[in-house]
Amino acid sequence: MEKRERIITAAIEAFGEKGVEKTTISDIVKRANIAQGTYYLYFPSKLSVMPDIAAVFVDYLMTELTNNVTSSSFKQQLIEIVDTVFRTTDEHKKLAVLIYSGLTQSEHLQQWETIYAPLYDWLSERLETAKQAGTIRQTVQADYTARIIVGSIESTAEQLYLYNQEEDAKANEHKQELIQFLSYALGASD
Amino acid sequence: MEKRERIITAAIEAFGEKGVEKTTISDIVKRANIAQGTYYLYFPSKLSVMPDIAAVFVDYLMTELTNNVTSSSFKQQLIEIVDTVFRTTDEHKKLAVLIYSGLTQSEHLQQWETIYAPLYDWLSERLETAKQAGTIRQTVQADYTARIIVGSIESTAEQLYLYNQEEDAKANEHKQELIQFLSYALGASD
Amino acid sequence: MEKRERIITAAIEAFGEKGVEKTTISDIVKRANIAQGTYYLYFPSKLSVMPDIAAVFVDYLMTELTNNVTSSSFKQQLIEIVDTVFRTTDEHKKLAVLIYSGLTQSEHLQQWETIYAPLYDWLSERLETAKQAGTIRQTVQADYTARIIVGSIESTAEQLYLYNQEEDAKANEHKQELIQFLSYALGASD
Amino acid sequence: MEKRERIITAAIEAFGEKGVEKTTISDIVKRANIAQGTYYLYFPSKLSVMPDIAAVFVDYLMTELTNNVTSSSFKQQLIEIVDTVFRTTDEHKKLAVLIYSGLTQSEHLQQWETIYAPLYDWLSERLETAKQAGTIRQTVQADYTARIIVGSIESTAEQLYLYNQEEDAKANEHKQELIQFLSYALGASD
DNA sequence: AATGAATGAGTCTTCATTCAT
DNA sequence: GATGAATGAAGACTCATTCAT
Repeated sequence: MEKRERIITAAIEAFGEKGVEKTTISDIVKRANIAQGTYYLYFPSKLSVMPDIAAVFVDYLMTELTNNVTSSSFKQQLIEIVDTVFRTTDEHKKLAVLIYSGLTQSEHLQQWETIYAPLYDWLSERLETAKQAGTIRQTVQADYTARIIVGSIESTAEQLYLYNQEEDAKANEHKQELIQFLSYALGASD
Repeated sequence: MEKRERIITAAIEAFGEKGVEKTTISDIVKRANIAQGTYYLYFPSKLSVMPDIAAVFVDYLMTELTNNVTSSSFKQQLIEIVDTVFRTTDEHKKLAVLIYSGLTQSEHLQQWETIYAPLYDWLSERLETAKQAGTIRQTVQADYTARIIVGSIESTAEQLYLYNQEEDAKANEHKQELIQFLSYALGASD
Repeated sequence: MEKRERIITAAIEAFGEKGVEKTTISDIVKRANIAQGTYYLYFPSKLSVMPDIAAVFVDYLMTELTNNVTSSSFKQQLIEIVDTVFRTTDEHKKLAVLIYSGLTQSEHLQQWETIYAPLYDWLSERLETAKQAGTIRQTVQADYTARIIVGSIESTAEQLYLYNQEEDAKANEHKQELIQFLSYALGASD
Repeated sequence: MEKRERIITAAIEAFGEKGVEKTTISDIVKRANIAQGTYYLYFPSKLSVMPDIAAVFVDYLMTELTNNVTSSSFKQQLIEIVDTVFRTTDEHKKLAVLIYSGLTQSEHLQQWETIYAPLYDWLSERLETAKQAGTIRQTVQADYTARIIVGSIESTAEQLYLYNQEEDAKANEHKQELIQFLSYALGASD
């Protein structure tokens, strides 16, 4: 479905730039270069693209993680994970937040878990592996911890937006602190 | 400013129940028992109440923390902090999320730091005290760490909503995992 | 553009009956038998129909002038012109005034010249012809004079509204005085 | 009534700058430096200041005419009249038009004659005097002609606004043409 | 499947007017 | 007389959604 893709891409751009509330169907179809009515052949309402957008975002994040998190040392992996999430979140500017608020607004909130499932599963597996390798503490419960880690990284990523450009140094310190924080939290050894 | 208070309270209720997007000025003024035009004597637009709402939320959170975090042991304090934030967030249901998405939507995002400042400062001080007492690791940087902790707790609190009522046990495990996670992250000793 | 025509016609009727200020978009669309939103597909605001209305008015006036001003004697033409403008203005009641005040209110004032251009040009040509025929004074500058004449006739036409019905005789005297006034002004000979 | 004066002055300024429709009572009272409610102690509605404004305008015009039209030659007087009306109209920018449209909108239109009466009477008298002196044609009917002259001058004055600043020369030619036009119309001799 | 003109319910916002102080 | 906070009716304008082509 070429048209469907175009709608999703256009919606991502539009929501990202103007926010969910300010974006109109008209904005989306103009970007997608399709007619107003065509939108409704693929999605029944404005907010019903949200899950697809979120899926695209998570897909992208997963690809990036798979490609960039390659070290054998878990401590090193942690750094790579944080880096990748930060960069990805930064590229999609407001989008991450909007996905969450968009889902909230549309009672698709239950889909949150499903959408993030691949990410949680991937990280969970990594943690299990590290546990078995003895490079993190044995008391870590992989599934819950995966969720806590993702939450920490994302909330920190959002906070980093608030630093203006002259405060790059601060942003970096904040990030290093997060990495150390997570290392200790997991009892990670080299 | 009795009217102003009534508007803020009404807006909190309305946004909390129907979400920001679905709430109309008309909903707010009906609850506040004032005329439509009166709203505009105090706030220039729908979204401009958001910072005031956020301030109320943080005020409330601060009061709760001050009253409930009383232990002398830092490890115990951590448990009390998590408990309090969880409970407070739970009481205000969607509000916490809405504040963030509301601020995002309205270009008041810059105020985020200012609004949360009291909370960050309070936690930062606690961390300093614990550092001096030698009950957490000496490498903790209090200000950044305070932000990371708040982020972790809030993002976890939000995830807990997604468990339905039969999964109380899971929710509790998730919470315990967070507490342990934070303890290790801070290198907290008794 | 059938819809566009209907909007203009409806606006003429509505403005003519209730005045610009008292007329609502809702009044216009009801008369035009279209939906509220349709109006905005053709005109961006209430006042932006004004130039189109004025054009219709001038078109009509031009048709009437072309059909009714047929004498070969210029002095006779003058009478026909005054008669035609008076009658046309009378038929459109308040409209002529409203056009001017409407344009004034809406910063479309600059379009005034453009809209009246056909009328000025037409009269200007007549004056030139008469000059060459030697039936009016040679010092007349056709373009400026055309504007002055139109102004005189219209302002007098407006004043005639103020006579009530018993004062028909007065109205007629006033009109005759205008014709004589213009004749002398132009140095018109038979 | 000092307050009353202040309201009228403020209304003249406000209407002149923003137009009748766009001007709010709030604009007027701010300029007048009085409270919102005070307005209603002096005038029952927004449009009910219009007659007072018109009276001020005509008063001013009369004063100017009385002071500036002093020649003994009627032809010279004509020049002075045109000059004075042009200057006065120019000083009050949009006001002259707004008065008329304002009166139209408010069904005070009948007062038009009354308000302009002093001006018509004054000019009428001048015409009579000139007739008796034999410096204008004997067939002039002073009262109607006074109205026609005022109409011509005012409509021309309004048209002069439409010339932009580089067209000063044209504006002057247009004005000279009007003076000549009126001279001939009246059969004025030196 | 695709179009895009048309729809009209719904919302924000304005502002003349009132009235308790 | 004076105030100005409060009112709420009224209107401009938007935009998700439909449907004839």
